[in-house]
Amino acid sequence: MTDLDIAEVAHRAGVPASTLRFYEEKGLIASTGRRGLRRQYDPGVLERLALIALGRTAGFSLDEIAQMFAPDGQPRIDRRMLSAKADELDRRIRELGVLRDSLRHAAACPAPSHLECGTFRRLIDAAASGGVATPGRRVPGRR
Amino acid sequence: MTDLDIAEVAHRAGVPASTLRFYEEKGLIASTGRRGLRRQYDPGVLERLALIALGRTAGFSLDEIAQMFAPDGQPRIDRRMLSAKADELDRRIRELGVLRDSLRHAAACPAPSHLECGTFRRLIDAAASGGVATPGRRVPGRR
DNA sequence: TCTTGACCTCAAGTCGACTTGAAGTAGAAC
DNA sequence: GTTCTACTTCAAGTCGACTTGAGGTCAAGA
Repeated sequence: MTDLDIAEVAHRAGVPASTLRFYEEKGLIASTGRRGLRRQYDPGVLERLALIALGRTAGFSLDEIAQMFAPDGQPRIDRRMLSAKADELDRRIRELGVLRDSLRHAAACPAPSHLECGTFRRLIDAAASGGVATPGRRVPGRR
Repeated sequence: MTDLDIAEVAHRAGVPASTLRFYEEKGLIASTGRRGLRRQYDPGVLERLALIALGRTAGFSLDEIAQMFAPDGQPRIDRRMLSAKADELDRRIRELGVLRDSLRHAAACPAPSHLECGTFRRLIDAAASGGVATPGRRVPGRR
């Protein structure tokens, strides 16, 4: 009865309706029915969308996220998977930290050319030898 | 004379030859000539490739990176752009930190269902309200 | 000299997450 | 009863960074 129609969900969740249809097609969310043509959603879908957004920013793909929902719709999140993701994030955070510091240095560095700056060169060398970049999956943007 | 052929560069830089051809087509690198059909490269290309890899992990697109090389091939990196990127990285690092901590909590949380865990719910709410996820550009993987 | 194998070009395909466009429809307002 | 508008479906397009495949060429080794 208190179902929300797709425009309302789109508005509240901050995603376009096309995304909701896409997610439904992928099995990530479900509509409760239609009013005329229009999809109706249980308000709980908002929480689910938040959970999806969360998973996305943690670096899970939509397919992985889909597997995190049990057939009954309840989230069933593998704690080991969460730990693994946390570790992955941790590594990524440290890499990015090094990179950020190096960028800051390069931005402030007085050397006429960056290639003449020792710090910058060390950074390049580190990058060349794989010391900096070994990121995992890409992480989404929010539009 | 000491030029490297494409296979050598590919091996040393750790990227497939197809990537080198692709980068050359994009104007990111240049070959010094051919021996028979095969591209030859100045050893300096390795440094340049490292610089490109560095830029990629910092979140620059290939097009942006291309613009960072002056026509003479010398890097001309805009210090303001570097600062801006550093700031962006900084924000992203903080977001990821929150996320990592939350994941760790969820992994250790004794609540039978994640939805019953206060911390997890707060995280979802934060995600729902945009408090967590506002990542910028995607960052590449290394293969 | 002949074969082999690694390179060459160019076009097309891939991947993930959506978006866009065309053509159709139902409910609501007039 | 007609029109308007926001939805509907389905197929196809987009974006970035490459990869893959087909068909061709050339230098070096046997």
